[in-house]
Amino acid sequence: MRVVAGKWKPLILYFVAQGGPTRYGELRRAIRDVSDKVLIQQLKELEADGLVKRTDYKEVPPRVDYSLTPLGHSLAQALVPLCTWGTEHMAEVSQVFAERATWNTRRR
Amino acid sequence: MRVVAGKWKPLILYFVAQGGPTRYGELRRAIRDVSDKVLIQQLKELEADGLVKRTDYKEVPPRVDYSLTPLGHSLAQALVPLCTWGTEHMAEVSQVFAERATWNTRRR
DNA sequence: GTGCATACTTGCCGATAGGTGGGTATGCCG
DNA sequence: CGGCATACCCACCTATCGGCAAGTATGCAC
Repeated sequence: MRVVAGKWKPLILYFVAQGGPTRYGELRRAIRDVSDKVLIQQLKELEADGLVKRTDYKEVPPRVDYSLTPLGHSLAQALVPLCTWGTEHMAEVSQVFAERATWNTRRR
Repeated sequence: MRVVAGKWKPLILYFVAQGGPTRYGELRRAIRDVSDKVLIQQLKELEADGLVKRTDYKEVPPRVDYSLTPLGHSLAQALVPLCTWGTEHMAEVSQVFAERATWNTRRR
């Protein structure tokens, strides 16, 4: 739980798992709502936790890409059922969220 | 992710899944580090999300128990692989955490 | 010289998550 | 009468999380 704690980490894992080694800029574009700071920060955490590997090609302009370590792959696997669950029950869950949202806006 | 977002929710799900209908006090004792406020709050959220069912026996002294809904059960199932992953890779992961902890305490 | 692209870094700031310490109602037990 | 047990509720406080804006180093193209 701690390891996937972070608003965008599951998404990062997902994209890197899908696309193989992924450049920083690709991630930025893929996950449009994330800010630079947070994306980098979460990448560093994932790296520190041994889930992704950062490869710096030492070129100019800078080129860096991120890939999954074996550990990262296994985590991605373990997340699949949860992702499936989310997709399957999207309807029921998002309905509840919608209700809660209207309730909140009416209340505040 | 949103639905399991909460420091203790996976644990709650786990205990309720294991033990069937569980009284509030049992949970409190099972998850010793949680505070009343947060436990109740997370239970209410799980209930609002349709994952657990609250049964109030209207007795005095109060008796209430919590059980999983079908949706809750399916979520619990989807969490199993993740839990397994955690158990299997506990060693590698907690080692990283340990290192980070000493690093932090030395730095601050 | 000016601008552009890349992959970051830094400072500030508001929202929120979770913890603490109190309080509630009810009935039984001594 | 005082104390205990249960399942909560409330006010307050702090740490952290994540977003925004601006800045950095380097080389190339114009």
